[in-house]
Amino acid sequence: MKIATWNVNGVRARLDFIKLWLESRQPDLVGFQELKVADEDFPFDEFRALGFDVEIHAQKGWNGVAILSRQPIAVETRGLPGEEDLGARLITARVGDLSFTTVYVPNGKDTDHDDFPAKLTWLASLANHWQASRSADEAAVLCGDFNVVPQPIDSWRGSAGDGRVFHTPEERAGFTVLTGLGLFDLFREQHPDDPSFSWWDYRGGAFHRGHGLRIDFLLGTASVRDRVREVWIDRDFRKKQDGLTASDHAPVIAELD
DNA sequence: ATGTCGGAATTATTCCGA
Repeated sequence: MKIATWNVNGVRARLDFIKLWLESRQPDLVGFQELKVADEDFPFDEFRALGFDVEIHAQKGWNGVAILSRQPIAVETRGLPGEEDLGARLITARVGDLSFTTVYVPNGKDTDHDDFPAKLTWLASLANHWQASRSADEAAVLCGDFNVVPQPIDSWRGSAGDGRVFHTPEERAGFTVLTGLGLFDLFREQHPDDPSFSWWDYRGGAFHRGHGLRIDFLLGTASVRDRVREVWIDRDFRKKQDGLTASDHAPVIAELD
């Protein structure tokens, strides 16, 4: 089966582009972030018409996460417990034999902004919630936009980026707590030395200049990691398609046995 | 050039967040 994560940057503005991607890549199970739509305005029928079950946790204007699946979705949790004030950023469901969670981690804005410590707290809450609700021996995926650059190789700035927002020791430590709970970064497991990115700023021609970051991850427990056949970042879908504007994030896809 | 997007608030223009 093919699983994926993708920050779509507005599900309504991106709808035709997303459909092109679904038709082209034929994923089985997908986490979307940044829906930017109220629950009642989400285009459920558009995805159902393509053969997907779909469940969301959303809010008007920004944030919002969704799960699309060819198999039925049984939602377990909407919202990160205790962190609801920071917006609609987590949804967990059971899909077949898999526990599937997708998250949109707060951006943090800058290291001296009030949102920055809130981001660190949110990450710590996510780790606590994961530890309390999952076991390391189950088949579980935690995917999404983490807004953290785990290592210098994941930034176009390399180690020169260390200390900037997304690249701080505190954010990296928050991410390391998650991987310490038995979650493996599936792309990095498969490609230890690949300096690929998943996000490029719309501004300043960042994509064409190679100014990107790898901040979107498919994390999986050991049993998921052992099923991985291939993982890739779908860079082509960061480009315009049929005149349609892309998200500023590329999808990340894994093929599982 | 902090140079682009998407959405909200408000009525085509400005703001906010990313």
